[in-house]
Amino acid sequence: MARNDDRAFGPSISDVAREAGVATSTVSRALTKPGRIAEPTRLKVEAAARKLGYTVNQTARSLRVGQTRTVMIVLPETLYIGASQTVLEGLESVARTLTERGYHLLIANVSREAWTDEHIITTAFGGTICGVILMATLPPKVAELTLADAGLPVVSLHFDQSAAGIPSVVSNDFTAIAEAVLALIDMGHSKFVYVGGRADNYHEHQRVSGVRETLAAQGVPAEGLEVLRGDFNFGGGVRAAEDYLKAAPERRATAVVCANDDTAIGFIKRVTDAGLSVPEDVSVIGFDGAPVGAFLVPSLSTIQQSTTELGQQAADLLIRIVEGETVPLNTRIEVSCQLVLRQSVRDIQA
Amino acid sequence: MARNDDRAFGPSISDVAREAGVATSTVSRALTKPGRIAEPTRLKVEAAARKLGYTVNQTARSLRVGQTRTVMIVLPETLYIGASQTVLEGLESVARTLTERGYHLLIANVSREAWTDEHIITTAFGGTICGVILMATLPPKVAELTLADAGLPVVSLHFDQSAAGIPSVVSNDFTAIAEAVLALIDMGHSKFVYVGGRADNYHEHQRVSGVRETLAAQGVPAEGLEVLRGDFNFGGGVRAAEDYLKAAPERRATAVVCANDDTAIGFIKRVTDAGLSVPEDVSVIGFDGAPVGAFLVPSLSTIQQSTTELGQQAADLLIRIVEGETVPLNTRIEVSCQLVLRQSVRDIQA
DNA sequence: TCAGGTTTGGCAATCGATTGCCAACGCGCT
DNA sequence: AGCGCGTTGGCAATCGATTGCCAAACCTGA
Repeated sequence: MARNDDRAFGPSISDVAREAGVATSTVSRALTKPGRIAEPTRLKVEAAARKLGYTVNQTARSLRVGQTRTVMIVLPETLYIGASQTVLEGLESVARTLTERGYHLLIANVSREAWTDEHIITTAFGGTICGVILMATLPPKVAELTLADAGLPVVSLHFDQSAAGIPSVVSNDFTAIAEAVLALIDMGHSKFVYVGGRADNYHEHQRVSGVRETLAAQGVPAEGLEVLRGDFNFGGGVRAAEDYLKAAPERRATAVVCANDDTAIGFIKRVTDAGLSVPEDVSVIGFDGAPVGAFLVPSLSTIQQSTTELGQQAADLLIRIVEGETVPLNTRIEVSCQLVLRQSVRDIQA
Repeated sequence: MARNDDRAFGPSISDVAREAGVATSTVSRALTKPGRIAEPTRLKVEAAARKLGYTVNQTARSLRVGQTRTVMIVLPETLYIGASQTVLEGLESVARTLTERGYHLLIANVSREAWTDEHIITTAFGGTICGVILMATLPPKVAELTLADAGLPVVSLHFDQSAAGIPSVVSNDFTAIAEAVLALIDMGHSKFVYVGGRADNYHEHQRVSGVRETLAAQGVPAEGLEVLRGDFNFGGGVRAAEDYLKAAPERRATAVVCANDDTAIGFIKRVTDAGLSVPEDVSVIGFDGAPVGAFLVPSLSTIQQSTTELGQQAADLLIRIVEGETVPLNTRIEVSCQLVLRQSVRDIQA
């Protein structure tokens, strides 16, 4: 039978106290305050607890101490299900770090509709969580209530919101993409296409300006860059490729920088199907470091984010705030990306 | 300042009661027992609650009613970070279903390290959760305690553990892969390679026997199938390809069925780099339906799992058990996969 | 042996919401 | 007017663990 009887949890602290022949307060202290209880008594208590299979009821503890050890994570508007695993890797890394430190991780949402925001907010106010990791730009809000009103520590992951008073852990998008552009210039490229993501996105800003400013700084004239609109997904890359193919072959850019790997993959697919060859006809580079990149044909050059470190730093920062450390609200921790050049780009000077 | 003052949560039920001029019991009932409290009083209470920004303290409620509305999901040991998004898609679907029904979702993931198991077990016994969705084979265990001992409803997702007394929601791996093999036979293939995953894996059993038995049933002699060892990841596909390439070209199989998409991608990469062409020299098919498959060069044939439906069914089943419905422990819900043929396979009869 | 100090462990209040029980109240009917 | 019934809302116990306070027990050294 799939069990669901009404008995409350398991043995309680008073059962253990009775078994060990001491008071409940002694049990509590024996199990949580090292040094407060004499060793022989402590051993007696531990034996009793083990015998009964006692484990502390976290709900009761949380209620009493007015603090939980559960962190809520707010995921992006959409999960961008494609080739990149940044969300999953970030999630895993956050979960792992929190778990190691004795915290739990609650998922708040997988999309952002009105009702999920309501869920997020009531959870935040519900007293079951002690902090929030925000992997989204839009701050959840219901009526006049926002996350900030819940008085919970919040850390932003991936998106820089330090200016808005939320300590943030981010990649160095701007610098990283600049480095990639420089590498392409070194390889002799002078006509670029940048395939962007959604216009209102934080990463989009960083990345497109990284490309723009680097080209300008290197003296590449404005006509040397065409910006096409993508959507951070395969389809966006495909559509951008169709625009790209419209130009006469000799007028086409030789280097295409994409806002992320999914876009790059879609782009490559479409131009390859059209008979072009990557990297012979056009060099393509993505962003994110999707694991599959190394195994594509041709293998994909990319800018690899350290998702694990990002997650770890974010979790660590949040824990520090939760545990009382004073952290400036405009804290901004930047984690470096790594440029990974593979078959999809080539030196055209040779 | 990153806030962390000591005031307990927010306004409590007694604050609302005072504001509204009624007893706490009235507030509680006004907000949760429709019909129990006269309309005028109820409105007064609601107004007071809204004015103070009151939200119920879930911790206190859970303690009192001895039941939470939080489900724990146990993710696989490795997240199989590759091209497939089965874990993320499953997670999304589970989260969505649970959230819609007013439940919360806590994440845990197993690893080889002992402390993760301990975390899972203490959480299960800690009274903060009301059910578990298991996306992993190895049942977490500490000393003599297992998840089952916590007396919590458990549902297995992806892995059939119905024989072990855990209701399960799974894909029809066996039938699906059989269908794929039949399709390949129809295209004229008669020499097969199957690239497996890890030997001890549930899916591996299902899939390899699906291939074996179908070939046997179709009268393909035993020499028509070679089984190579993979590892459910890109590298496993690469290594299998190296074995494959050792044979003289005319003795090589023309159809390669892989245990999952990552394996297929690794395989294709390696044979392509070796100068073979897919599908001209060899047809390859994967399993899972990774979103990137459609955008690969050549696009990847696969057996697409309905991850969304799997997750939904699992969450739904768990909720039913949690809410008291009696469900046989050997319940097994099977969700069909869909064969998707793309460029990576070809008809060799023509 | 005793004063003074330090451990040790118990008592009971507390966290916030829920709920069984009961009293008060209002209504309709005789 | 009086009875009975249904409705409404308050009292207080309860869930399980923590912790301030205090008293008992123990130790030390003179």
